[in-house]
Amino acid sequence: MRDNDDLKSRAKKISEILSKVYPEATCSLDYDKPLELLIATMLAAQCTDERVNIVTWDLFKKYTSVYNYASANPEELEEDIRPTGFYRNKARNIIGCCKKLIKDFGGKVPDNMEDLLSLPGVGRKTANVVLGNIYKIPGIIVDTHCKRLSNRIGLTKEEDPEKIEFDLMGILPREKWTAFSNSLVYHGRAICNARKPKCVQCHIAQYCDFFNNI
DNA sequence: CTCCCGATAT
DNA sequence: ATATCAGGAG
Repeated sequence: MRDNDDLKSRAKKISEILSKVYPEATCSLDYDKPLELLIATMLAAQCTDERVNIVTWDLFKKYTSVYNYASANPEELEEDIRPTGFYRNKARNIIGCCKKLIKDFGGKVPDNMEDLLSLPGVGRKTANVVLGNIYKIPGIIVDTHCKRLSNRIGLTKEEDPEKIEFDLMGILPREKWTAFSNSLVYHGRAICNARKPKCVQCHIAQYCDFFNNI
């Protein structure tokens, strides 16, 4: 059984290594304003960032404001975002989200967790992406990579994303949260992928329960 | 726990 | 042909 100080020192070492291996690690969604990151992240639910970027390249030229999305024809928006999957839910959520942004938030993307979570289609992952990247408010972004890697590395035993989020917050200094989340995504894509992790090439294999228990 | 869905790896 | 990728809502 590992105690909390042991977890913290391991987390610190892993975080240091990953920040050196992926110094450029940042959100890989394409955007140049808050609304675009919010929409892109909503589309990224169960979809790779790469595919989202293909769709948003055209989408962001066609819909340039909350008003465009709020008054969009649902069927047309569905077609515009179709390749990202779950397109009916996502189109409905985007329209509902932008209507609420206009109605309750002056058309601006909220800068706090509670308001972001009140938006349809926005959960903690999406909220933390927006908070971290737009408002520089640290948060652990628990996507599928964060979940898989933090379990493999042994930083948490939890499966529930919210519990993982709070577990990691408890063992990493606040100023590392966003960068650490982003580096996990990079490492998850490049080395520690779901199907066949390349443990031989892994810089943190020495700290990894998954690798050491194979 | 179930539903939502297209794309790619195997 | 099928398994897996990748979050949120009810």
